[in-house]
Amino acid sequence: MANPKGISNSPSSRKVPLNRDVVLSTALELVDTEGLDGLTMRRLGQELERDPMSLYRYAANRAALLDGITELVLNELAIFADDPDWQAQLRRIAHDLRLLALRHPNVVPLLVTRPLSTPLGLRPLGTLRPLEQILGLLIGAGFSPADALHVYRAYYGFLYGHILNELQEYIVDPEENVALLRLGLHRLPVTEFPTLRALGPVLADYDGDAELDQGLTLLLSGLAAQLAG
Amino acid sequence: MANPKGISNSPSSRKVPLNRDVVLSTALELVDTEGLDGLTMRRLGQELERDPMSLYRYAANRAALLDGITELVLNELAIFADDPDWQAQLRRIAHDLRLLALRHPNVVPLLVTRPLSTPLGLRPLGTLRPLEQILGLLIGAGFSPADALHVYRAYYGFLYGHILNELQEYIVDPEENVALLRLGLHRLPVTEFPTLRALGPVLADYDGDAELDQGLTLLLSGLAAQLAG
DNA sequence: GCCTAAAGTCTACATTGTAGACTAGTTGTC
DNA sequence: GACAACTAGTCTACAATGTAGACTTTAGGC
Repeated sequence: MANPKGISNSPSSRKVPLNRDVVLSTALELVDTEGLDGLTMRRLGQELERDPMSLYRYAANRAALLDGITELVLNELAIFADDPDWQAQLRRIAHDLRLLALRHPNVVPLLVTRPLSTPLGLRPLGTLRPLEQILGLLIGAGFSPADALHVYRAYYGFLYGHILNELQEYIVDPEENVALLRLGLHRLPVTEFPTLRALGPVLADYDGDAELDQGLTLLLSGLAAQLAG
Repeated sequence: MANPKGISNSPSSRKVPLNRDVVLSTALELVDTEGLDGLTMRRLGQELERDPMSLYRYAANRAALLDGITELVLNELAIFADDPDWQAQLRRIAHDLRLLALRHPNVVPLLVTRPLSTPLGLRPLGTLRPLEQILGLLIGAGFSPADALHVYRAYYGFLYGHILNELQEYIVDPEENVALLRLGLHRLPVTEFPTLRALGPVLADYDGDAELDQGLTLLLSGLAAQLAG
């Protein structure tokens, strides 16, 4: 938010030269602060002090821009494909991705949704890199390719599921969280939602990190055993 | 006058009387056949032979319409909360939901995405019912409320993750599937994506049902053990 | 027949993505 | 220096969308 209203630009700080990365990062900022709907071509153009049309030099259209954003975010994820301890590595990646998702909650719908409309082979390379690297990691650790794929699927499925789950209960201000939760639950018909209503307090304190970790332990050891036998 | 004016013998079919269910089901059909973007107020109005504006009697706005669709779809899911065999029940539900997702692939983004923008307590009741019922099932099977929530989260997280995973690789025509896959993989830079490219054939025959089932076995038995100890 | 409420329609408008033609600035070539 | 070729950016314009607000039509009850 270096330039909230647009006018604060001194003549010396001439317009930033544009390139794909600048465009995408600004777009990401915009999505982070104003949500997905806040990202319009016009708004982004204004943020960059350009005509909206100039953006089309750096992304074919809005959809491509969204793809670019997901790529950008996934690039923040570091994967060390040569780590011999695959379990530890997968565990670390999972926690990293979780934090990434919490840092960019508005991007998560993109992460989850964009691949649904693009066949695997045609996705932005940046989004395929984690897949490639994790497969490499697993195969490097001794798994057969087919087993590696199997492990990957179980792992990534679980991971994305957890993130979605957690984000559904996530609200920025923890105070407001409890309040909103109570308010919401109170609204539910008692006769039809007794359990849910009773669980209010338990719902309120949710340790996503711990829950993820437990799930991982269960999944990874299970997978290891399954594949050993 | 045997037909005062209501039915001014419009060319083809006389208008169906409107109500929320008709509107929502037609909307769902539209989403199924033409995708999410195909669902516009004007298009839906046309489908129902009404002015688009009349739809606002049955859904406050487009977002509410989407919520209604997710509710409609989730209503197709039967849950027997009094089944003493919780594992079998969860397993069956999972397979049912998977089939549901495959039957309405275009709705899956809604299923996953809508809850992210609505705090739990304010969601359409229909979308909370599965949660309530599964919690009931688990508590009925002897779990403490907190443990039930824990199990539910692991379970639903995994389930949604799997569905997303599978749908990412799902393409209607299996012939085209293989073709597109090959085509796409071939496009990938060899140096950067050796593993992925090599896995082409293995990727192509993916048995989502089996994979889901294995994952469930692992997860459920793991959870049972974890909670017993 | 009149009255009321519900159902449906018409018009109008602000916002959006983006096509297409154009301009200004930079660079390389002779 | 003249000029061509690019590259970056702008301007105008348009079709599509969601939806507000005022209106008209229909159905039932009295």
